[in-house]
Formats: sequence, structure tokens, C-alpha cells
Amino acid sequence: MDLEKSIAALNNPIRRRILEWLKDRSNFPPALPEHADLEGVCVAYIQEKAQLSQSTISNYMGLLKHAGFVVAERHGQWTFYRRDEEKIQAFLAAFRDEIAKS
Amino acid sequence: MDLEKSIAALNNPIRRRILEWLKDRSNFPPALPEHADLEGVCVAYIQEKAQLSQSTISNYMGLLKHAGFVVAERHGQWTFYRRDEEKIQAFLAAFRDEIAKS
DNA sequence: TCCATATATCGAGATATCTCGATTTTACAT
DNA sequence: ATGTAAAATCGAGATATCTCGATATATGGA
Repeated sequence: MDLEKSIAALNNPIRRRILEWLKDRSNFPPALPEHADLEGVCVAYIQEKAQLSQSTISNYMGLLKHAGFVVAERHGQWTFYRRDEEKIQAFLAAFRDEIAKS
Repeated sequence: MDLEKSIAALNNPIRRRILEWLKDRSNFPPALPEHADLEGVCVAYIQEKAQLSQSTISNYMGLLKHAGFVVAERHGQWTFYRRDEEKIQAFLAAFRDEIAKS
């Protein structure tokens, strides 16, 4: 758990927005039938919603992944990203411990 | 409550360290007798502990103040900074609401 | 008034982040 | 093999942050 890297990853409104969107799969277009069993969302869907270039979104998802907030699962040509709720909770607890008093 | 500005203020390890130090007045040298009734800590003490230039620390304290994490109280030539625990709690709650699920 | 001390503000160079288009890699289909 | 589609990586220009020294402002004392 690298607080420094985690906070930096969240120090950007679009990356935070992406994390929010990923709370609910229905914020994105429906998955293809062959991907119906996957929780995650592919980069193209995230890009379309965020309205930034493909390379920027790929970079953003890499930052969120290295910070531990999302996990990536490759299926064929697609990479599906979803939140890692445990890591997110762990970060929030560590962050609160550093910032809040007692 | 400007989440954007608040997170940016915390996206720096020394500013977070200063906030931590301010949890406990005894992290700094004792106050002058005429300031014994004040909770806050003067800029010079913070600067000495952080080992950065006076202008940098003044700038940092300004950022923390504008983010709402500290309040400044002027007494003569000194400015005493102390944590604003309510604002800090409010920020942490808003931050958690944005980041954590449900 | 003149000086010393504490803090704030200004201006700038160094470094980091943002964001893009172009290219590369990976995987699948023909 | 060749082509296509998705995602990752590269290189770079624009912008922001970091941090400093110099200067300005405010206060109190001689």
C-alpha cells in the first residue's frame, strides 16, 4: 500500500469519476453476450464515457491499477477493469489514519 | 468544501506530515510564555521541523488553509496555525462518499 | 523614526503531470 | 500469411507544481 502513489492517482477528477462509474456496471453500455459473465468494463467503453483519447484512458487505467484501485482481466483482445473494493477500503482506512486525529 | 483543492493540498508528503505534526503541539518546541494559551504553531517552528525554506512553508500553510484543513490566527508578528478538526472530518466523509462504494 | 523579526508574496528555474497522435503489441479471424 | 480490432507504449508539447531566493508587508521595540 503506497499512500503516495494512491493519492496521486486520485488527484485527478476524471480518474475519480472513472472509479465512481465503475461502482455500477450499468453506467456503461451492455457487455457483449460472450462477456456477460464478466464484471469489468473494457477500455473502449470507459474512453467513450470519459471523452478522452484511447492512450490517455489506457494510461489512467494503468495508474489506477498500479495504485491498487482496480484489477485488470484480459479476455481475448479486451482488457476488463473493475474496482478492487478491498484495496479501496484498505486505502481509505490508511488515509484516514494518517489524516484524522487519534 | 472543494474536494479538488483539498485532495491537491494533500497530494504532497510534507504537507501531510505537517498536518500530522499539528495533531500534537508537543511535536514542536514549547511556545513562548506570552503564547502559552494558544494552540497553534508559528510558521518558523514548522519550517524548522520540515527543513524547507520559509517561503515554501508559508506557501504550504496557505494551501492547507485554503483547503480548510488549518486555521490561521495572527498574534502580533506571528501567525499560529492549528488543525480544523471539523473541516478535516467533513473532508474525509466527502472523500469516502466519493471513493467508497455505497 | 528607524530597525529587527515574522510572515507573505513575487518571479523564476527545475521537475512532474496531462494529454495527445503515432506506433507497437496482442489476439482473433479469414 | 494478412488484415482488423483492442489495448499498451512511446515521444512530445502544454500546463501545473515544487521550491527557492529576493522582496514586500506587518508588527513591535528602542
